[in-house]
Amino acid sequence: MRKATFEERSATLCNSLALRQAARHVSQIYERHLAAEGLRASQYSILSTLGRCGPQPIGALAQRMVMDRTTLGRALKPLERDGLLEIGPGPDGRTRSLHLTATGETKLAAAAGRWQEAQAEFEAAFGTQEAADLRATLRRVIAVTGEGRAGQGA
Amino acid sequence: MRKATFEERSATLCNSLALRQAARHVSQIYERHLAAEGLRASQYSILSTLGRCGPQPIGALAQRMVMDRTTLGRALKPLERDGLLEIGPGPDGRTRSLHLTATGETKLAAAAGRWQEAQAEFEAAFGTQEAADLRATLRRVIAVTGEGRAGQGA
DNA sequence: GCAAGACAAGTGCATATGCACCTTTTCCGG
DNA sequence: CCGGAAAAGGTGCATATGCACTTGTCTTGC
Repeated sequence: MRKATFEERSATLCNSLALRQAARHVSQIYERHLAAEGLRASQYSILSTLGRCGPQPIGALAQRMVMDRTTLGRALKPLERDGLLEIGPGPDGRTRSLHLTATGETKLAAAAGRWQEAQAEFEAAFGTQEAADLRATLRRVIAVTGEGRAGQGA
Repeated sequence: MRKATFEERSATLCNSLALRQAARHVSQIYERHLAAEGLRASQYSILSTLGRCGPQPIGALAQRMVMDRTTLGRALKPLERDGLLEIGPGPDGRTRSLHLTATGETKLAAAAGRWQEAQAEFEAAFGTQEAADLRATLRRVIAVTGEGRAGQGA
């Protein structure tokens, strides 16, 4: 076995820490651009997914967004408060149906431009192809970690 | 230009969202293992870095851990409360010196085993070499996003 | 020795994150 | 029809995250 390089000795060995650090940093770029529309990055992702996939219950959206049901449930509050989406009754007495309001659609359209700015800023620094490769890798990360404990969904 | 594949159309295009999703999922593995020692993943990373790099002020540790100074500052509270580290006065009247207590050292040693379990679980599913490659990629992500707005540090 | 600016840290606010536990509704077997 | 399991959400708690602003301390030029 060869000797460890300086990089290997000094750098983060923890996959979890490395991911969280990178996520924090990259998110800040998106937060900065989206702030112009008064949206957080996570809020944009919720509106965007809801706009793309149409009205659906909370659990379904949470699964689609690969996030915890309760986290999403609470994240909806500010969006509902600001009139961007509504939480109506679902076909079932248990379920609730999420849908964008007209205001939400407008905000989403405006924010999409900001998102593209952020996306462009990151990819200009990191590389467009490299970013696509990274996303593919991250999809695989989610796939392999999801199997072991699919829990609520799948 | 060729047509988009199904994967490309349905998958997350947002680098920020992809990173946060993956970070959440992977962190859960580490949280699950470290819970046996009563530590959160982020707490382990703090103790670990502090143990490896020795006593230092808050700002320095925050920079080293690629996290916000105020986030770290608050994260220290529970660790201090549980007697794992102490926040004493630094050489300077402004700075405060962080250092592990004996209890903290012991806890860190015990938690290290749990961390290895988590690391092994993830790498068994994702691949050891692939994980190393991913960490290298993430280091580059942090490097390129850090330049534009070094702000507090560098 | 002092005032201006730099520097380290703390605080208020708002949101993000997820586990354990609880309530309400269905659904299904008998 | 009833009783229990399953499904969908909600809540309490604890921590994570970071911006703007404040406070206290040092450094430096004069």
